[in-house]
Amino acid sequence: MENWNQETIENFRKDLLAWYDQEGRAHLPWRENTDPYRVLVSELMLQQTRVDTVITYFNRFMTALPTVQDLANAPEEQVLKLWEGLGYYSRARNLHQAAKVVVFDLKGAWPESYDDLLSLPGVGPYTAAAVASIAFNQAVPAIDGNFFRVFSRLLKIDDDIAKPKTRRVFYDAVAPIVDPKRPGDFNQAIMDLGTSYMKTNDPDTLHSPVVKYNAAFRDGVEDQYPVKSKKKKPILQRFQALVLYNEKGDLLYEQRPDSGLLAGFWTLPLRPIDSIEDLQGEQLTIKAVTHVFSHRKWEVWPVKVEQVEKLTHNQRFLSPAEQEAMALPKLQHKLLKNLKEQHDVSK
DNA sequence: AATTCGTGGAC
DNA sequence: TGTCCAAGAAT
Repeated sequence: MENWNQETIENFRKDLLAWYDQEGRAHLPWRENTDPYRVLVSELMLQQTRVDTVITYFNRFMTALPTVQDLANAPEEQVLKLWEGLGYYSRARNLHQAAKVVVFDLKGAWPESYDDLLSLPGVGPYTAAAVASIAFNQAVPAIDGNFFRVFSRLLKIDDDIAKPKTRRVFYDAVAPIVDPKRPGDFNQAIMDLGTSYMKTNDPDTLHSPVVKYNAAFRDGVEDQYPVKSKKKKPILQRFQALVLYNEKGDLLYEQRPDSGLLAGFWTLPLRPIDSIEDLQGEQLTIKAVTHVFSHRKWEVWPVKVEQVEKLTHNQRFLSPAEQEAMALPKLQHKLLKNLKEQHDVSK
């Protein structure tokens, strides 16, 4: 691992921020100002999610709920509807809870330190540092995937970035490098660098504004960084999805448990099966509806049924208007599309 | 510490 | 089609 002296650190800050001021992504909507609410919303949305995907969601969210008071007073259904399709829905519920803490518990007084921000729901080490540095000018490194990638190459840090304890190694190495005068810009400059010249695949390190500080590039081993162990591939699970309309043409839905995958969302009733042989009812499609989550791959077979037992407390018939008004997970949208196509074919 | 939590894009 | 990934947090 490289160890920079004070002069190198100061030169690095200067070169990095000069580039950021010229070529940074100043146009990103959440960089319009440093209102902590805007920063928090953007950071929660950006967790494990691409910038291009977030932009539309962010603008729509801020138009609907422009202040932390608006969010704190909003019904959860509205928050989830605004989040629909973005995934990792606990982020939306945590953001909602965080807004309630700020508005109702803290009377609108934002926590400004890293440690205090860390206590908000949905705010972990990265997000706390991002908000503290961007909105409150605290000099802490916001260690995300970009940060790991950029500094693993610059400093030749060999620790596996998939391991939790590696965060401390990077923190210790880079905390002295963060610019105390412009910590928020420093962190955001690292992100911009990590998605441009120092991106994951096919980087253009030679033309990077900080190429002369890049030890891995200097030694011709850039492709070895960052060190990252691989994750396991999704496990296949099969289900049959019960399709039942009532006399009004409303469709039977079932609410999922309040914890686990797609917690609390409404979908067609899903029943696990071992194989297609186990389908009970009229098979509606030749091909299954498949959906891949981060750790599960679902194969879902829609099956028309004549009735169900007496409706359980978590089952309801929903009209098209009701379905449209509520937040539905991507899987359910795929199932609806599939049903519509079957209907159109049979006509 | 290792798993669990969505989705869409790139290759 | 499969694989990996992209501004992580909670458990």
